[in-house]
Amino acid sequence: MRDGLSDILLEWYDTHARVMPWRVSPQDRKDGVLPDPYCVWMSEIMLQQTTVAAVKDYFHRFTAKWPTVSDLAAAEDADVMAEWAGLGYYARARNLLKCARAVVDDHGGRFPDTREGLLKLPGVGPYTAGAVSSIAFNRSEVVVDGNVERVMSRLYNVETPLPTSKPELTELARALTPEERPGDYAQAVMDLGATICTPRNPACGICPWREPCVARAEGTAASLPRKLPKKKVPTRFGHAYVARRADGTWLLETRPEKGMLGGMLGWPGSEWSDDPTPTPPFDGHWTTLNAEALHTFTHFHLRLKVHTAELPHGAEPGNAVLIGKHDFKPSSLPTVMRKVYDLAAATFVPVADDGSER
DNA sequence: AAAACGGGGGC
DNA sequence: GCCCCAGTTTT
Repeated sequence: MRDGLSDILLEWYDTHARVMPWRVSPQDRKDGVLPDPYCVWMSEIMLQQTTVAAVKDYFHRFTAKWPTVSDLAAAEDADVMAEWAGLGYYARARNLLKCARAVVDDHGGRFPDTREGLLKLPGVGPYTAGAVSSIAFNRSEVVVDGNVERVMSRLYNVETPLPTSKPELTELARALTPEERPGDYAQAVMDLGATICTPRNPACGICPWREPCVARAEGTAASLPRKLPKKKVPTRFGHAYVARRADGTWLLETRPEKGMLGGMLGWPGSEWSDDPTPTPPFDGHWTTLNAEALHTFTHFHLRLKVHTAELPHGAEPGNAVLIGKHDFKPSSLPTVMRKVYDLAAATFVPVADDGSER
């Protein structure tokens, strides 16, 4: 038996691998079983900037609704965006569809099996190309996500702050990537980072790499990786307009492809800025709520004033998306728009199934 | 090289 | 509540 660093980690992974819906167990992998590249790709796109816990239900819903890449390629854009609602970074969902259609149209419905081929696909960058090629196709490719950056910076006690240290960490990770079991190895390093070598309070005492780890010897593990200071986020303001017809139909709009929440359903509203101009979607009797919808994005806080009105028949603006009482699902809205809905909905009189107010 | 781009979880 | 976390694309 060899005892290189990667072998130590693989031995740990054999007994500690996390079970995930898109994964094949180390035992099954040794029997030659490989996961469905479509499922690996889907999970890796969802896992970008997102935790496993948040992804699980979305993964189940997507693969149940669209079991193959061909099914997804044939889906309606609006259905995919609605299903993605709440998961965030909506450009991922737009690229997910683009990518599925590229795989069907340009690759005969099969994912490219090399890093280079995968890198050409929409929404697939260095991390995802490495992950899919190694996990789904058992190719020895370096896989560097935030977990791997943290593990490498500690294992080798890299004190240069991120993102400056990224190339160095990638080289260190590449040097460790084995020819044997590269898919299990990639998942093992990420599992190590997610469960043992955590950002705070790393469990060095039970780490399979505790002996070779330089940061553990130096006592610097918890302080690594260093990061350049981040600037604090400004607050922006805006207005959202929630209107409902007497029969319970809601007035929404599809947001432009570019920009925040691109392609998602939302309430009509103003620009988000320091001092936005209120711009109701139609002239009517608007009521301004006392409460604001508060939401924080990556780079700014948002405070939305919520206005409500009854929507007269025939008053719909040109870009309106009208959704009937039974078809409207708050879960198909991005989170900030769902917060607006939660505030506004309480002020509307319930509508009976026959359309009469009660 | 830097900014844009969401949401969830830990403390 | 405040802080932290994390890939790809666009500028």
